[in-house]
Amino acid sequence: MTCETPAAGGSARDRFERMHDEIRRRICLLDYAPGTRLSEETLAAEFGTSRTPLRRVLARLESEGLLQSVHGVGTFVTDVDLTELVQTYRVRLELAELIGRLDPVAPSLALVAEFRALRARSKTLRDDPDPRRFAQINMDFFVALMRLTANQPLREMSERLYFRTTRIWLKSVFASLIDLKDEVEIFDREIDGIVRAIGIGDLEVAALIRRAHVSMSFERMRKAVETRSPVTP
Amino acid sequence: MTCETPAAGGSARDRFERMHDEIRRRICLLDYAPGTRLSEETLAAEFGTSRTPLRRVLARLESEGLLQSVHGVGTFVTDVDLTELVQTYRVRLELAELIGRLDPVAPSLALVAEFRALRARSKTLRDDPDPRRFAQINMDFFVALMRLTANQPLREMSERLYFRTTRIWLKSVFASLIDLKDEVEIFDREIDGIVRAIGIGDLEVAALIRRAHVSMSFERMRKAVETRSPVTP
DNA sequence: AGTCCTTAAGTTGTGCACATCATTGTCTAT
DNA sequence: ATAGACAATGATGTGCACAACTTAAGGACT
Repeated sequence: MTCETPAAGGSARDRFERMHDEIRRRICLLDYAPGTRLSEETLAAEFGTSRTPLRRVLARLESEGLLQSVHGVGTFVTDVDLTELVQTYRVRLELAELIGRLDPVAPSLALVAEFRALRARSKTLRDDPDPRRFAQINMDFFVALMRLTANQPLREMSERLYFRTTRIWLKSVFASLIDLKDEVEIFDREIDGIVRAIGIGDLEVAALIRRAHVSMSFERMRKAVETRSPVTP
Repeated sequence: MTCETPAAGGSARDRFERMHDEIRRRICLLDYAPGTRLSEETLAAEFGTSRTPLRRVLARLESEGLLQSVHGVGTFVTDVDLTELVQTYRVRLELAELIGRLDPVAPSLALVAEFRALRARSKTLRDDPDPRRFAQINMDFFVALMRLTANQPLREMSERLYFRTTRIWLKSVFASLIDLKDEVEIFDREIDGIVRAIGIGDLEVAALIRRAHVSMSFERMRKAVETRSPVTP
């Protein structure tokens, strides 16, 4: 927002993080759909650097399961098969519940305000349901939720799994496999419930609400995928 | 074991994995103690390669929290402070229980045999209690436990956290903060219990035994560290 | 004697040229 | 016409030289 040059200032670590977060965002928002080939040279040029630092970013994204590099062929955005999706969601459910039980932190006023702002943003979605904007708000909401626990390892694991699977859900929306207006409505109720739970200081309940919604959201997606195409090629 | 050359044959991915596993093993077995500086040039020479592929390995180990690189200074083996240790163990406990509940797999005869072999190795420890050998057997035991679930994401998360903290436990043993013979005795009983649980096909019980032992092991370490040095510098 | 600046050495980070590998299209022999 | 070999192309992987940076030692000035 503030600076024009994409990846210029700051330390090497800052530049790494900026490139990493940006490419991850593009993958999760389906700017780079599963199967897309990423050009190292092109990306390096775009970020105003050489292949060497960029390759470090791609290697990290590969370790996070978002990319896969094949020698002599290319670097591709990964897809997630049904088995992996099911397994990942099973773990995500358990971790979602742990957010409220392991090292919960009383949310600051700023964080509460942030949740309210997210609620407001989600309401604008009801008038103008845009999948991409929905995904972005969903992502911001997730990041805010992570701040409810002080347990750093738990945060890391949860984020890894979230970024690994959220684009599959978005893909279902884009493919009109699940109804966007329904999802927006349900999402709005989820935020409302969690804001209320946080308001009375019960993070455990907030986490349980979250768990329930992740679970139901997954079930809707699963049914939609299975009725349309039992096996994804 | 089979080949003399450390990192010669195979594809680039194989070489990467070999170097990664070897350096991780050295860190977890305290061949490289926390605070040690690792020389990129020396390591690259040892593995018969250049800095470029080795740096990729070091970057991965840094993302796993085992190393930390500082520009112009060096690459150091990380230590784990008490707060992080407590948080990590809290998550490890929950994940240990999930191993028996999420996607459990009936162990193959080969795996059962492996557990029995581990039991035999643990018994040799009682006659000759060596911390390093203990740590290696403990690591092999952990890897075997992971094969009790088919849930790949759960495996990954569990391994990450295990390798992150196990060297701290070993450090306590080396510092004689906790009694090695006691630990060996308890470890032997843990394997025995888990082998029995697996024998009757109850993986959930096996996981609960594991969880209990991880929890108690942590409590012993925690008390030892707190009585000796309340705050590690 | 003490403080500050300069300089030298050593480390990680970067850029570039080349090696290695997979793919594809073409040419030749049957 | 078709099957197989082969060369050309373009991708990732590797090696090396240099830049950026930190630290520590040494000397000059106060």
